[in-house]
Amino acid sequence: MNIGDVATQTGLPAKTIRYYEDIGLIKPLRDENGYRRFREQDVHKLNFLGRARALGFTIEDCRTLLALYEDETRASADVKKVARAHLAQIEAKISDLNAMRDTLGHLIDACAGDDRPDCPILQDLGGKP
Amino acid sequence: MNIGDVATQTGLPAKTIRYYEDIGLIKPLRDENGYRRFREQDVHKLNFLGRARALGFTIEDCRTLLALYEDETRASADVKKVARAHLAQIEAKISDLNAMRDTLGHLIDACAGDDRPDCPILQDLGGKP
DNA sequence: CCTTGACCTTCCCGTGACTGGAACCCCCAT
DNA sequence: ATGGGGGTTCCAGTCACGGGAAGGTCAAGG
Repeated sequence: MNIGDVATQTGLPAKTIRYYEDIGLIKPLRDENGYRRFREQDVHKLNFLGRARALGFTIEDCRTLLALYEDETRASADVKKVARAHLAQIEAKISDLNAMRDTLGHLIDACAGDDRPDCPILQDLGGKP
Repeated sequence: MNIGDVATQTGLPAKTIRYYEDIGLIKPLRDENGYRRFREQDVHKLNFLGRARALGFTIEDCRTLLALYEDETRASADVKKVARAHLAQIEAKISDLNAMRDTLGHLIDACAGDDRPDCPILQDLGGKP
């Protein structure tokens, strides 16, 4: 399989697939003409990576998870640890964003949104006291 | 005031302040020795920027908001529009993150986290069916 | 007077995870 | 032979800074 087919199958852009090879996540073979040739295992790995990335894992986490995935002697505790650390990051970010949403929501509600210049949003940003 | 004092007062790193000058958000004066000299208005702008950034506005949004802030003839509707667009982005991101948190949370709950290799997290990433 | 140390300056590189584009090669159909 | 649709590499840009080098400036202490 060439990169275009793999891109279609996995839903990943060809650029991304090349990037994943660059950083050593996958190692497709090469045809005589220099084209990448992907085996089933490569496609499988790429699907794995796509799902892990969709869950927000960093590339380095993906590298770790992939290594665990291929290690038959892994302990599930190691996987869980990575996942829990990532979950904590997600929750931290959610809580940051919730705070922003609340503040911004209140300011927006308080703003008339008409053609006059008075604006509680700008007043707040300007340090209103 | 020199940059260090301004950094202390505003809570922004000196690097960030220089960056904001680079991209034209502020225009401090210069002393004969080449040092930046910050007026009250510069400090005020920096505080404005710090608060806007803390609410997650992009630098370009900040530029727009600052321009509106300084425009006495603005319409609050323009401010509200920028804020609402940003709020929508925040809410979209929150909803993405919530989805990730839910999925990841379920997987983590299902994972024994012991020294055995069986792991629902990896099974899911591997395309478990 | 000299030195020390805390400032300040500019400049360049690196971050994460790609994306866009240029310049070029390869293969098949018309 | 030509056109189009693959593929390849490499370079630059994204966003909002942060780290660090190399060097100028200033006030205080020996």
